[in-house]
Amino acid sequence: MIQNERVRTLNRKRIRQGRYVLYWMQASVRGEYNHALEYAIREANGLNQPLLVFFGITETFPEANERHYYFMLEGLRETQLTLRERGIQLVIWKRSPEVGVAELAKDASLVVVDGGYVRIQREWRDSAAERIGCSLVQVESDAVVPVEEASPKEEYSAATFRPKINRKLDYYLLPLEETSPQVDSLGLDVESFDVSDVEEAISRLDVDRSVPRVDGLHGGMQAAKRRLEEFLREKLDLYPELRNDPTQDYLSGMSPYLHFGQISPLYIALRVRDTDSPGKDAYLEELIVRRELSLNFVHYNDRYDSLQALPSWVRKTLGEHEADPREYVYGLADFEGAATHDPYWNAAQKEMAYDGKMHGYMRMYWGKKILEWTENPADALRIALYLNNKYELDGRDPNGFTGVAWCLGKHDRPWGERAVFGKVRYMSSKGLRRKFDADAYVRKVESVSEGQD
DNA sequence: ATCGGCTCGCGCAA
DNA sequence: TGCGCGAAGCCGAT
Repeated sequence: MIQNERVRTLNRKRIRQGRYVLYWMQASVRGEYNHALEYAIREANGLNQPLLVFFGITETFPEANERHYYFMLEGLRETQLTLRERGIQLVIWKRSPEVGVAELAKDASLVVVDGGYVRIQREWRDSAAERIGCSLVQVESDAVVPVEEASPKEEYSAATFRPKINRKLDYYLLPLEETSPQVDSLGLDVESFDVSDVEEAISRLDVDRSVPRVDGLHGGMQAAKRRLEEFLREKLDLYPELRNDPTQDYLSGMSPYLHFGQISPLYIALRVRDTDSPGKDAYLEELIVRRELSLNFVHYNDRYDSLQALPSWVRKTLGEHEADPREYVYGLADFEGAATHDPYWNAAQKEMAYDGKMHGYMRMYWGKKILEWTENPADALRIALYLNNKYELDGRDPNGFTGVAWCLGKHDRPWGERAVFGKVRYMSSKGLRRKFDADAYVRKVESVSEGQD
């Protein structure tokens, strides 16, 4: 089912007589469970034309490095093969996407695009909408509920957002049927950047090599599905009890795959819903309410990476405590080198640097302590976002921006006033020890990071 | 182990 | 206009 609300036009131009329909794959890099792809196939069939799919690689995506590119290329390679089996050609160009799509659109009847939420993706679509001479249609496949359908405005908290999005689930939690292309596009003669050997492909990209790929964690839908099935089979039942224990591995691990569009959130939601596990409500809360609240934040607040995005009570209270003496003050190098006085914080930083992901519970503690141990909240925000975006495989995701903002009070309520934090919620190492064996977490991270050094 | 207070603002009910 | 309640906590009292 492709609900009409998933589809909207981005310019006022017409469908014209071209040689093919073009699908600009921007955020949903997968050959299955992709509403934009299925919509484009149906349009192409209606025009009796082939469907060409385009993906543009830019070597200068802000804050991206080899770790991210490698994971992305693995997914891209698999997608190309999946599409080929469906008779669809995926063309990859080493060019900025909005330029590449405009070039290929010269011979297109219609261009379809999916869509990411962060600033640069939005700018690319705006730019492409002007450059392209035919109709440009966006189809939402990155959210279970399209952002503007879930809510018409920026939400104050999960509490205000939850009932709004939950009301829409019956309408949106429906499977997506596949359509077969009537006209094969494999014969179209278009050059493409070769990703069949990912190792070799990445060597031909001039990208930041300062952060290495994560050993043993591979991109692509097959890897995502294997991980998901293992989670459903072995972990979902205990998810409500163990998800906040970083010494355990009871999280789904879907966020890197979701970030790169390699698995559909709708597909995950349907797989989870169709179990009878006691953990399913807790998981769907995270996947839908919490994840899509982050899309709401980034979509409606274009200052999502700035202190301006925080509610007024937060800015007021942090301002009043800006001159408070800090017990510890660290700079970026101290944080990045995991060289604070706090073994728990250092372990969290190392986990992220080596594994490309930090346990969800530790992400909160990690961010709260950066706020506590920097000169001012502006420095804290800058440092937290820099490290998150550099080391997390799902860095630069709406979830990351929202998670860091939450540490500074976004989507939260005021709590007892104290130094530095003011009324923003505080977290302590004592709290960690109360909830789980924090020293066991440090040992766990050490054993992994020593193995990789 | 468990509870209440901390403190703001949204949104529903009246 | 009043009122209940909230994404992950902390802390002190019982």
